[in-house]
Amino acid sequence: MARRTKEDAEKTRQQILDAAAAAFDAEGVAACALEHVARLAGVTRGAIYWHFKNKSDLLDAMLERVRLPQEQVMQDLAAGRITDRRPLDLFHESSRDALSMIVNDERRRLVFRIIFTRIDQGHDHSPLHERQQADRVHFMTLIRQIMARAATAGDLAPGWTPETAMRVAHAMFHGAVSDMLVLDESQLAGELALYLEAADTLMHTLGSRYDPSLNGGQGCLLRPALPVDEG
Amino acid sequence: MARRTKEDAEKTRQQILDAAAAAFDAEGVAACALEHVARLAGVTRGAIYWHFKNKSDLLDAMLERVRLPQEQVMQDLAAGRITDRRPLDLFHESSRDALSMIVNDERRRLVFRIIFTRIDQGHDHSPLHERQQADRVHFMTLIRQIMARAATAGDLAPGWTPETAMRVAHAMFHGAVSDMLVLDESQLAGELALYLEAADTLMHTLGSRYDPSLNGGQGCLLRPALPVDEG
DNA sequence: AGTAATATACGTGCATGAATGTATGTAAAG
DNA sequence: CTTTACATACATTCATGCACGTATATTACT
Repeated sequence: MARRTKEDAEKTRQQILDAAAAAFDAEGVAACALEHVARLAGVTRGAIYWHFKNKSDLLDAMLERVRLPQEQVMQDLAAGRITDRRPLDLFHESSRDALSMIVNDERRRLVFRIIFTRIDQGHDHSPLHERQQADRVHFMTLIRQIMARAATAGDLAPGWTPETAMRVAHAMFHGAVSDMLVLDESQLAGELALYLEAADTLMHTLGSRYDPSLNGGQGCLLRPALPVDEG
Repeated sequence: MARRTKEDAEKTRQQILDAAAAAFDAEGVAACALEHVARLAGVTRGAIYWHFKNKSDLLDAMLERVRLPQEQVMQDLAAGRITDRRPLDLFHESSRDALSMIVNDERRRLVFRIIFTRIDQGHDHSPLHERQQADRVHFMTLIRQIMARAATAGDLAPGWTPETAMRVAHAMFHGAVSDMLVLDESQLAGELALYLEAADTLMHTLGSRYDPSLNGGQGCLLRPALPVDEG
């Protein structure tokens, strides 16, 4: 066929990426032939090999499209560049936003599902695996720093350390995402609501204050201000 | 070569399963040729095709070998067949055991890593995907029932419901496992200790009692009896 | 107990198909 | 006229599944 204008070329590139997301999600990355991606995108494999070096390169390009905007907020928060909000509150809010975004944005949901369950992560030292690993460590470090700031401000409930709080928060987030990614669309809204409620309760618990003056000098935890159903 | 005795045949079958676990883990299930599995097991592909129908059948047999013994305990606990222990305590203990077992038992660790990160889970209605999905729902239901029993016994901290407690506990467990599975052996012991500590704190928090008589009639949470580092 | 018959537990070789990567064709944009 | 943005055609690789070979364990029979 004929040569297209540069805008057309960019459009086909995006079409290929969208088609790849759908095809990889449906068939699994390894099992999915580039022929299928091409057919879904309405082009031939020639087009794919023009825009991308190979399947791995195509996958990388796909992953790059779905960075979460909350990353920047977390980064600022951990670095102490935000002082007008309580760390735990802002972290809580960002987590909620990120969770909702992953679930509600079709494109992100597809790509995250591919990352979590449709990739066959080759050997331990594949570049993709290395990057995922680095991202994970980086993210955990960020949360740890945020929790440390909360602790310094006296906002971390007694019994918790920045390390343990980070572990629970990170595992909770990771677990919620990977749980929801395997559901079909009809269940998503309901499950998201339940996970958000659970996250709310957890964050509220982490942020509970301890008042040493109460309870006759022994001190006690202030009761959470959440709606409590007392059976 | 010659025909072996039945015991020999069973031994080669196990060797094939072990080799498959190692090979699938190293190369990824889809990318790993049965030829590699055979070579690792010291046999040829012929032996594999004798014992198993195909790669998928081999994979299924591999997964069947690593059922966790804690499943039964959880089942009994949820069904109310255990009354001499507090539900939360026993759940906590079982979770700790399961986590340790997954991390410390080489065979289980390999297989779980394959499940979590080395499988390309085909399309949504592949039998394997269906089973994982069913297992997940079943496990969450179990935990929900356990939490409900804890709540009935008055052991669930205020603010928490069986549903939210289940979500956090399950996500925490799932997250911890998938986090640790990607680490190399030298880091495992340390990370496990940190996750266990986090789980302890979480469980202790979930089990904190609320005493309405304290705090001048307003009530308050009893302070956790954990070692608290007060900065 | 000895022997023949048969099922078992593999190894070997091959046909098939499928996916990849590349080389080449081509028509319009620049 | 050259480069771009693809389509087409082809060679290569490679895993799968099956057919078939084969030597021994097991069993049935005498």
